[in-house]
Order: sequence, then C-alpha cells, then structure tokens
Amino acid sequence: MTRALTAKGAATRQRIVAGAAQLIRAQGADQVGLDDIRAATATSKSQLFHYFPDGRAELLRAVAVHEAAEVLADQQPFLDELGPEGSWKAWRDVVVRRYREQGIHCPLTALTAQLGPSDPGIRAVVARLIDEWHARIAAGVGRAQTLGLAEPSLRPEKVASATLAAIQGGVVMMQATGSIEHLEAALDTALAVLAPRDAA
Amino acid sequence: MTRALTAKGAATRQRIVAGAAQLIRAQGADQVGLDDIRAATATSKSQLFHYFPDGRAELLRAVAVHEAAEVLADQQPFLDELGPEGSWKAWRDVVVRRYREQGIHCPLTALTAQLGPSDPGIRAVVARLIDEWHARIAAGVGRAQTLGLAEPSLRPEKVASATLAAIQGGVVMMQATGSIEHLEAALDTALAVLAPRDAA
DNA sequence: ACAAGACTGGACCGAAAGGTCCAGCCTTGT
DNA sequence: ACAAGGCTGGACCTTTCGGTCCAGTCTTGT
Repeated sequence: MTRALTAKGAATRQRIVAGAAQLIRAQGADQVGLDDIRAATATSKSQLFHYFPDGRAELLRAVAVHEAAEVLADQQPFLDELGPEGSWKAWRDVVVRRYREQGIHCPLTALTAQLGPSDPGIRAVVARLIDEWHARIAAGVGRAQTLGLAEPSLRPEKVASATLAAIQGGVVMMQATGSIEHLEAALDTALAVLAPRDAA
Repeated sequence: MTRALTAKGAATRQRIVAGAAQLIRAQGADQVGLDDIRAATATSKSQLFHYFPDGRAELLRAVAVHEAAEVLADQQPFLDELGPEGSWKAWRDVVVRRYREQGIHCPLTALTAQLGPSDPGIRAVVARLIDEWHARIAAGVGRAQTLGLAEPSLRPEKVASATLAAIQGGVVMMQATGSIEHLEAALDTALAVLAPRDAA
C-alpha cells in the first residue's frame, strides 16, 4: 500500500484492472487467465506482477473493487433520488435495461460465486456492496414515507432486502433460463408495496 | 446412452456422482479435481473415464442432474402441498432451515455460476429445475385461489416468479453477507400477498 | 548530469490437472 | 467351462497456467 506509483504506472495499473474486469464480465473469472489479461491490455507478465505482487488473487480483488463501484455508479443518479413519485419506476427501468443488455454476464454473480467462496477478501468487497446498495434503497423508502407516498408502517430495511433480493434472484433466474421476465415480475412485485396501483 | 451397465457398475457410477456432488457442494466446482473425486469415492482414474467417457464435463453434467433432483426432493412433501392455510409457512420454514444449515453452499448457485456459463448442457438442467420449481409454486398459488385463500386477481406465474426470485436472491445475499435475514425478509415479503395478515 | 528506482519485455520454471493407455480381474451368458 | 466384455488399477503423457527472474529502458528528483 506504500508503493510509489508514477502517473504512468497508475495508468497502466488502471488499464490492467479495467481490461481484466471486462474479460471476466464477458467470459467468467475462471475462463480468464493471466495470459488473456496480458494480451488484452498490451502488457507483459512482469507488469502484472509488478502492480499486483500477490499475483492473480490480488488482481482479482482489485477487479472486485472496480466492479462493485461500477454497479452502483451505473444506477446513478436514479438510485440516490429514490423516493418521489415516478422515481421507483425510473430506477427499475435502468436496472432492467442494464441486465437486459449485459445478458447473462453479471459482475456481482461472477465475483460472488466464482471467486468469493475461496477468497474472503472478495467476499468482503461484495458484502460491502450489498450493504451499501441496501442502505441506499432503504433511504429511498424512508424518503417516500416522509413524502407520504408509502405506508408509514413499512420497515425500510425489510423493503430494501426484498427489493434487492428480487433483483439478485431475478438475475440468477435470467442466467439460468435466459428470460428476463422473472426479473421484471420479481422487481415489480417487490416495488408494488410502494405504489400499489402500479402492480399488475 | 446405450451402454450396458451391470448392477455393480451402476452402483459405482452412482457413488461417483454422489461423492462428486458432495465435494462440489462443500468446496465449489472449480476447487474439485478429478483426483479429489477419485480419492473421495475410492475409485481410479480409469473408472471415472469408464463411466464418463467425455471426462470431467460429462461427470459435472451428471452431478447437475443429481443436485437438481435433490433440490426439489428436499422440499417435499411441502412443495406439492402448497395452497391450504399454513402450508406456505411450513414450506417457508423448510426452505429457510435448509439454507441456514448448508450455509454458503448452494448447489444451484455452484452449478449456475461456476459451470453454467461454459456448459450449455448444465444451463439446460438448471433451467429445467427453475421451470419445474416455478410451476409447482404457481400450482400452489392456484390451489390457494381455488380455496378462496388468495386474491383471484393474482397471476400465479407472477407470484411464483417473485417468490422464487426472493429465495434465489436471498441466497445470493446470504452468500455475500453471511446473514440469512435478507432471505427471510424477502421470502416473507413475497409470500405476504398470499396471507396479508402474516406480513410484518 | 546522474544515480535511484520505477517500469517493461519475455524467456523460463514447476506444479496441477485433465486425459490416455494397457494390463489384469471379475461377472455374465451360453 | 469358457469366451466376451464390463470393470478396475495405476503409470504415464501433455497442456495449461500461475509465478519467477533478469536484463534492459525510461522517469524522477537533486
């Protein structure tokens, strides 16, 4: 952590992480070797180990951090504006579109299921992402309640858990079946408690 | 498929599949090599390839089939008795207990995320499991409606999608955070539409 | 200008793991 | 009893892949 990185070095490191993340998103973590990353980022073996002395494991942790930040960034500004009328649908559409476009490739799933089990560090990164995501949704529920748009008796954390689980579960089902319908149905159902008249 | 298997051969094959499934459940698919399976099942390399000529890939497909059947079997008889008053809670408790006990090790997740992406055959097995599971839940919703215990306007398939997604998503969140609370909250919320007074 | 050290290229190594092969044993059907 | 062929053991091959090493180049601070 006390390494001295020049501007050039930082750029190279960033290029490696971004390139590796893209490969992993597209092909799955266990399908991507250091050689693939090396080729995709126009680097050499020694550069990989220069910037990530602990090798593959450290690089993958960096990818996890990168992807976790990306997941939240993709939902902005909608995620932090949850609360008002229409804000839920706008966010929902962003989420659904995002998963529809990237198909079966979910960075979170790739990291949790493929790397998490054998790497506590990555597990921690994903756990923090879940917590953060959960907190932001819960905050939105709270704002909706303040605005008088949601039942005051609802517990925001519980609604947030259900909503987030609907997304994650919908993605799992999409990855298995190839259909995005389950995701839409689950997310709509979870959000129905906030705007009952929108439920189908 | 037209192979001639004696009783002894079938038993050995079954032992290999069950042993491999257990290892994969405990350690993750990519952590289990043919040598581990060989050691755990007291077999030799040639036996593995005798019963699974296509090697590792074919064996993993067999494990997928085995695990998929297990997932549904574990929920019986509760799954097929969904509908009446109290049946949902009984089933919910079975599901929650099951995941609480096996912790972060979910056979479905292991297969989908670790093997599915690179093996269409396994994807198909998991897809069929999802469809079957979904259909059984939907059937239960239909029975509840017939019994007058659920809103007739509910679409059973949509409720089933939301419920199944709540389970899958809750498991993903449990694997990441280590807490089963999200799973319980999500599943309870999804089932709340069937018995509104039970919702917290 | 000139060290110090950050940066880069690529050959090389060793372990791991999937897969092959063949020789010998056991079961089955006639 | 005796082939035919399923069943088993284990040595061996081959490729992949993470990781090491070293020599050489470019940057930076003084």
